[in-house]
Amino acid sequence: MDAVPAPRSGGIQSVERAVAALKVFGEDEPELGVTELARRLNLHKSTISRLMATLEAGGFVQQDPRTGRYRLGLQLATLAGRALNQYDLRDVARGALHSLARATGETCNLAVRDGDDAVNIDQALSTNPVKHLGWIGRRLPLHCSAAGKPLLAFAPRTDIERVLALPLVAYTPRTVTDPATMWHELERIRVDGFAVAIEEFEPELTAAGAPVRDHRGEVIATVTVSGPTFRLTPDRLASMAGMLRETADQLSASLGYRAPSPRLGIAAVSSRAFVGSGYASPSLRIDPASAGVDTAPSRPVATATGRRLGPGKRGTLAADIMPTRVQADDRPARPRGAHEEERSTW
Amino acid sequence: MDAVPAPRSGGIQSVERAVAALKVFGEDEPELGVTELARRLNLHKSTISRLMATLEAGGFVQQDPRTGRYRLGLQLATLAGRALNQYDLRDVARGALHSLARATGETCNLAVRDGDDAVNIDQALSTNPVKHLGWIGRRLPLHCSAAGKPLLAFAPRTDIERVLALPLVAYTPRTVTDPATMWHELERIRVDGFAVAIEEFEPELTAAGAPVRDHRGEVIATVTVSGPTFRLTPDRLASMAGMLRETADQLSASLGYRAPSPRLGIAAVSSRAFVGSGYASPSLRIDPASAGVDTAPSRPVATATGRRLGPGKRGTLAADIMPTRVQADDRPARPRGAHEEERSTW
DNA sequence: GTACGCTGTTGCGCAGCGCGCAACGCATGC
DNA sequence: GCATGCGTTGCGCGCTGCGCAACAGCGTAC
Repeated sequence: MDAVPAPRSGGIQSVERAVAALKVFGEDEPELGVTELARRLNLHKSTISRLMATLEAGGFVQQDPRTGRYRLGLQLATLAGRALNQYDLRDVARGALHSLARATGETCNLAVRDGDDAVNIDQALSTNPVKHLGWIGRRLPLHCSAAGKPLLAFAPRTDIERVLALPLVAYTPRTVTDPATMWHELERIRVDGFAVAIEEFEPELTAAGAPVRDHRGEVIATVTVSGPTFRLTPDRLASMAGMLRETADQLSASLGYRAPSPRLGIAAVSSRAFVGSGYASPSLRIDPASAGVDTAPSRPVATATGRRLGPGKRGTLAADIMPTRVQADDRPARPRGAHEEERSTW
Repeated sequence: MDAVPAPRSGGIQSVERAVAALKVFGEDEPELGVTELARRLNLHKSTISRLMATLEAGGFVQQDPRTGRYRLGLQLATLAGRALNQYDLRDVARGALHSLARATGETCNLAVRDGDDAVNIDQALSTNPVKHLGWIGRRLPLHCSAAGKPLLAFAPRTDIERVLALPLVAYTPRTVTDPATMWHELERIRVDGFAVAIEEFEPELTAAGAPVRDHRGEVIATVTVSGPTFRLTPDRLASMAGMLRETADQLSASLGYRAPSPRLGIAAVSSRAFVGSGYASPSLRIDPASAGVDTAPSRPVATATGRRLGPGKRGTLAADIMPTRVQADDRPARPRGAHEEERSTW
């Protein structure tokens, strides 16, 4: 549980320590003293003291002048804003996300993959009074979240195998930890076009998610709807799944994804499921090359409510939505940092 | 414009460089190469290469595998979530903020002071279609933003003097750069209980802001309404100012602020304006000691629309809103980093 | 009142580590 | 195919960051 200083990795030592120190700050312990940090990082407290002083000068932490303890600083929020800002998908999705939130009455999120986590990059809050913590920046495991499972399901086969070979951490009694079971679950997700996670990561919390594809057909993001389990009953979940997939497909279309023969059978779906390169995260800008033909989009499902979502008539073609820069998104599947548990509430 | 490596400040050199490197990434240039970074920081490119490799391992930056260039990583968003999470004020304010956004139809923000900037820590999006960039984490100058001016106006006199002694950067032709003029403007803000900024920081953008006080009467945050100038006409601004102040006062009340004889004259207001310790940012948790008596709250103003805001019946007393931890918020007024321009869109 | 335990900070001096250098591999463009 | 740009990496010097221990401040226990 404690972050040991890492056994000699090639990086710059003091920067590695700075990063590790920042990551120690969690939701449970937003405020940490020098001694406490030193203990957790197995470093001398003088080292931490100097490190914190430097980070404070940069605005990455703030020191409580009374207690002398440190907490994370708002400069992180400023940089995070710029980091999130890169995802033009957010601009495209915002309208649809809010429409979905309004239609369902539940909180909706947009998530991408970052390393071996899903990370929420935008959200539309529930209109329902039950506040459940904000989530932008929150990291969710790939194997037990509605945001993560679609990202994993449509990843390259080798990547799925790698992830399923890792220990599937059980966060609740309902977390699926058996790789074989998870494999079938992922297959179901590829067929159905959406995922459900009922208290698999957090007790009392249920969510559904559907994949968003770019113009090449690669799954680059997930749209999710989440709320308290008591409110997201199975039938409501089923009806929301339809809206969810409509929203996600509409986003995919905005990104230039042309659905390949939408009425293909399930067999065709399953056989074509593994295409593409994997990581969707680094940038969601469009790579003009290679028009994608991939798995079928969500096959039409009976939308219980029959409601259509908001206008969502945002950008029409990827080319004029996305800025000039050209960006690819395949990168080696390098495990990066363990999954961390926290609830960032914004 | 370029960030020189800083002339020997006591901190850890490589960490300082890491921080500086991260801050170089701006909205205008979200993606930077090693050579470019090296040039800007006056460092050898090998140094930057190693630095970036280390930061990437920590998830603070991502490297584009094709171009080799770097951009900010989502780990920053994760940490930022935790940083923002500390501000319990956000939870208290969220409902009121959304109500205000609904009532005005414009985007509303909640900002606190961080160093010599105001930083947005929460927002409620406009229902109007004109999307104007998201703002959480965005830094705004104290002297030319509706978020910043109230924070400055109610700061300790010495702090105001210090800030006004600094060069007041002109971002637009309408930015007030004369300290004497600004001094009177701040006085007006203390009297009126709200600030207005019409294209003083960004062209085409107008905003109004009102101060939020904690139980001691210290101004710890600003509620702002902002939108395109063409939509925020003077009379609309005037009517919104009333709602704005209602919302801010209501938040102050939620924080335990008891308005001291609200019908005091202007003279009394002005003479009592300088109290308190300054920095409102480190934490907005309640210090149970010392019930504050300070400047008068917004004096009643004719609310043109007469509309009341949403229910806003959140927490009732500070004690049960705020978590257990006790926190003070006075810290030396140390200038920290120049103001940076960017538009974080989330 | 005093002594203790705790906190975070700081001067000192050694040596470990991070830097600059230059060479390398690679992609792009003329 | 050379030229030019990029980002990365092995080497070795010497600066820098570390551990040590002493210090100052605070709250508490006796």
